[in-house]
Amino acid sequence: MTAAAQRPATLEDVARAAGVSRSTASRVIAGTGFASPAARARVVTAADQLGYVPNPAARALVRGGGVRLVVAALGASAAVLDDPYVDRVVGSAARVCAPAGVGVALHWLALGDPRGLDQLAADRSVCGVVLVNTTEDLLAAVPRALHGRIASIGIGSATVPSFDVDNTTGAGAVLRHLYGTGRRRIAMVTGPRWLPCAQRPVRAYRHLMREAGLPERVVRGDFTAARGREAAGEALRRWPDVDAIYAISDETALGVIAELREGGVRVPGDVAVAGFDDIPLAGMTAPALTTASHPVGRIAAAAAAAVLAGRPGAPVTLFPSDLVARDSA
Amino acid sequence: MTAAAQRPATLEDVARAAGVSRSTASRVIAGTGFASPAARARVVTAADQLGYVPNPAARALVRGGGVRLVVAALGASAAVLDDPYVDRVVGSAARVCAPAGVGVALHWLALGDPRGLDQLAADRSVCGVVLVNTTEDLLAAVPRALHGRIASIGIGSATVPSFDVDNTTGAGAVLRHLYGTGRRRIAMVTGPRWLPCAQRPVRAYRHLMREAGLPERVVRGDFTAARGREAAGEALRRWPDVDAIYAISDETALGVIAELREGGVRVPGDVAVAGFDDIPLAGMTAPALTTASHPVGRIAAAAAAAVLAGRPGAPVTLFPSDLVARDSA
DNA sequence: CGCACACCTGAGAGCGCTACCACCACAAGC
DNA sequence: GCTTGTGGTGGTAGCGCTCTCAGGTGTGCG
Repeated sequence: MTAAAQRPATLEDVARAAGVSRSTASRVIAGTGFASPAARARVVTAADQLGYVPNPAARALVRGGGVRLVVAALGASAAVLDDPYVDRVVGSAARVCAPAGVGVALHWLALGDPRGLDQLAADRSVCGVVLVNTTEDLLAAVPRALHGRIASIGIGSATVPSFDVDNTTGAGAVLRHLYGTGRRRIAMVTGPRWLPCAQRPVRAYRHLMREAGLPERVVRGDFTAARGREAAGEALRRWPDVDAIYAISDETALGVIAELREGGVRVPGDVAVAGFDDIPLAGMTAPALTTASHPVGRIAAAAAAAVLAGRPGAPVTLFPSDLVARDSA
Repeated sequence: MTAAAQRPATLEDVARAAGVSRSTASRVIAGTGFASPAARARVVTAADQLGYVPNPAARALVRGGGVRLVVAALGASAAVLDDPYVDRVVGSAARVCAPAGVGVALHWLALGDPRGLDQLAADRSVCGVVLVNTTEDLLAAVPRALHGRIASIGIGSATVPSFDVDNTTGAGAVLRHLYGTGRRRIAMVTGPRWLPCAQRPVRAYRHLMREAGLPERVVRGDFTAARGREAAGEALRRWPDVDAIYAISDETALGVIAELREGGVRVPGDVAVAGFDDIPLAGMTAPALTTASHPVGRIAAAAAAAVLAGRPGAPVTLFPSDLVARDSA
């Protein structure tokens, strides 16, 4: 009958309708403790008829658990809040949290403000925190009260488990592909300096270049396409003989390509360009972008699930990144 | 001193520390009712010292308000949950809700299941609902209990306020641009048939074509780039003389361009292509995409804010869409 | 002086739920 | 018979907060 009750039904209503006590009804609904098959059936049908939905707020109040999982994004300015990457993390977290009756909130952590996490730790409605754009400073400022219910997308620490793409091997695969197709003067457009997880591919790049005896050529970027354009110009000016550019993100790579082609440089004829992320559009551009996959959604979901479960799990969980060779390199 | 208390402070703790009753402390914290300046000051400093943060769950329990705003996305399959558009809506809603201590949850509504909204209505932890991908069926199934705390991104009804981009004028601007640059055989790649808000630009297209005495050429799409490719092939087969393709989304447009160029068709030389949304990458592709802006974030934020405020507001709020003329058309 | 009318305060109920504990059956074992 | 379970049940105490209500104080006015 799904009575769309004017005033939502409470557990009390269900218990009365089923002819049992509130305790028994609670046990059946929560699936904890004993209940005879007969009682169970009566409670279930009563709940169904009344359209009963438990109130997570009340449940959280007594159980002590929170009702919100906070995605805490660090950033130099509120601009991070417009970041589509952050949106994807929030969306993925929301998918994971919804079945548990847990909502997701987005919280901006100013770059130099260690008190932000204290506030989150003191908020009893917060069941856990997922850190985005994590820095060492931030990890050091994680209050003890958050241990066991915090995870980081990016770098982690002894107390904060880390979930990230394996961009060391991802970068390796891309760079080896570049090398394998004859490129020898490979430049890299990096992410912002303050973001540690953006340093990993840079380290991989430097390591591989050194190993292969190739020159290291680094231009600072920031994940955006606009910065990619500028970086491409800069790279061309500083190293006119560059024959490949590896960008930290697909957006950046697309910016690089746009700038290159506008300057009459052929891609991949003169300069090969590779990105990272494998965004849906990567296969649709001209030339189709060579890149490596970055399962943002799965990473965020795993981090959220770990926080929700309350068990720290492995200190570091790396998600594989696969080379997607298309036309741009 | 921001004591990062092991066990978060409660209002009781604050009251004791300030030497007042729980009632007075509550009044000061909630900013409601009378309180002498002296008492107020003592409570405020005590709360500060203890790092007190009110518990939204407890507050919601007694006040009757919810702790979650639900973004309810309708879709033919769970695939909608991977939709980056939905992610953006969730992210924007999260930004708006966070200051109020409200979390955001994502809820998938199966296409033929009217009970989904009943469940949401009965859930006391839900303070409001933002509908995405709204259909007439869905609007008809909105339970009375949700009136006043539900909004729709897309089409609305007498009881459900609507927030959307003004894609009638957006489409108009794009089509007029196409016409103004000499195109006369303009095809359109639409969105899925079951999505009413995707019909608006189609209606605008048909209206304008009829008005200008031009043939109506419609191919069904679904917002994705992959479908854009197929649609382009189909359009070319059915109308070899087509000289412009207007796509429902930038992604689709990019798919169209990819297919066209692969088939040796020059863009915009032979066929002009225009999209809709003005995604960040639109200016970076080759050729740079002509499109119209679509302020998804602002729309979602407005819808969430309206729901949060609890006042229905204007029945329809349209956000302007501006033509962004680049190279593809 | 008494009374109204501010302003301010604390006791206490209760939001919906779970957890603990006491209790009741009935079965099996000494 | 008395224990000792084992499965099932209801009573009841809160979780942290808000809000009503009954009381305080102090002023101004008849």
